[in-house]
Amino acid sequence: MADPVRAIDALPRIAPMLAVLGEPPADATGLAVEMKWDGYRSLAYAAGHNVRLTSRNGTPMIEAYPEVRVLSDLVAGRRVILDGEIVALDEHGYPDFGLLQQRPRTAPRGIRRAGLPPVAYYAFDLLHLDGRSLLDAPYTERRALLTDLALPGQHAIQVPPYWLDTPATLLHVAAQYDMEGIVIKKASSRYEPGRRSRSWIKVPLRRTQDVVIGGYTPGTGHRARTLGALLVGAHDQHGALRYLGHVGTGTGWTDRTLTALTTRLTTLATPSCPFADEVPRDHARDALWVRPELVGEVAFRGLTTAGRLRHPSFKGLRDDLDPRDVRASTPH
DNA sequence: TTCCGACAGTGGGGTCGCAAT
DNA sequence: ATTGCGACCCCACTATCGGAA
Repeated sequence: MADPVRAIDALPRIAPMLAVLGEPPADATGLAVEMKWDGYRSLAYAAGHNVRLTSRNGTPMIEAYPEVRVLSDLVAGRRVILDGEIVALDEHGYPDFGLLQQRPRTAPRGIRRAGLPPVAYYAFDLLHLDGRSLLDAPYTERRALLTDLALPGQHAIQVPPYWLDTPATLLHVAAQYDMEGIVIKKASSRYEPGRRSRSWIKVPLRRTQDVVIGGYTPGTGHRARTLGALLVGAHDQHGALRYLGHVGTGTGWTDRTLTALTTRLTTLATPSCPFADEVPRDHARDALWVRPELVGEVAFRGLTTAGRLRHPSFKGLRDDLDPRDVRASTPH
């Protein structure tokens, strides 16, 4: 331990492998499936008494998530590089991204920890063990070595399971438990640092909702002549139009459809905000209001703690629907 | 020739921290 | 003291281009 170079600094720096977005393949042979965890992707380096945690871009994170330091005790002198996800769990043990966002990502002093939601590190891959790179080892071998490490035993470090099963089964379970989705991995594949590889396919679960368009913001750059984002909402049980947030991207959101949409919106211009509740000032500042007569469909990944659409994308107009019938889906 | 992967550029929610107001 | 802005984390998209297949 008295080396001029600490053992942890001798570990190679690795950029995380990324998954492509896609659907489960028709042929499910040779595939492994995992839950998709809703948190911050992070590589964990452990050697001696030192633990280093880095984000997708290599930003140090261990100061913000000191719970992960127990990893050095668990690896017991071995030198490892893990790939995994930092997640915050609710009282039922389910990952909750909203809770994770309540944790500051920079924590120069440890004073503020009291009352913050605890986090756990979910390790799902092993990239390096005691001087041996495992990047070229197949997925199933890396997972077997990860299991052999016998890390669990501390709540802050978990090794979630994987299944050699049809993706459809786990996708069904993920939907039942309102999880983010699943990741499908080729069982024989090597680890490709920094690459978005087809050996990993992420299948997110998304919901759709009909929304009323109540305004829009002007675009910038090559969208300066059209629009930036739509301000959308839906009626609550009392019939009031509730604000749900901005939508500024989506399938079919091309220059051509943007031009057509802008033309229709300008004919509906009105000076007053159509939403019943207070639209945040940041959103309302450069908004142009329209009469709430257009209905669109959005896909999104649940609601944030502030009640707004998370990762919204615009699917298109629904001219067949009456805006007065558009209701907010019941949150669960 | 066609297709894939990487990049840049647009847009979103949320947080933190710094500088201008 | 307030506000605006960029830099991070999480993203969903389109458009483009060069190289791989």
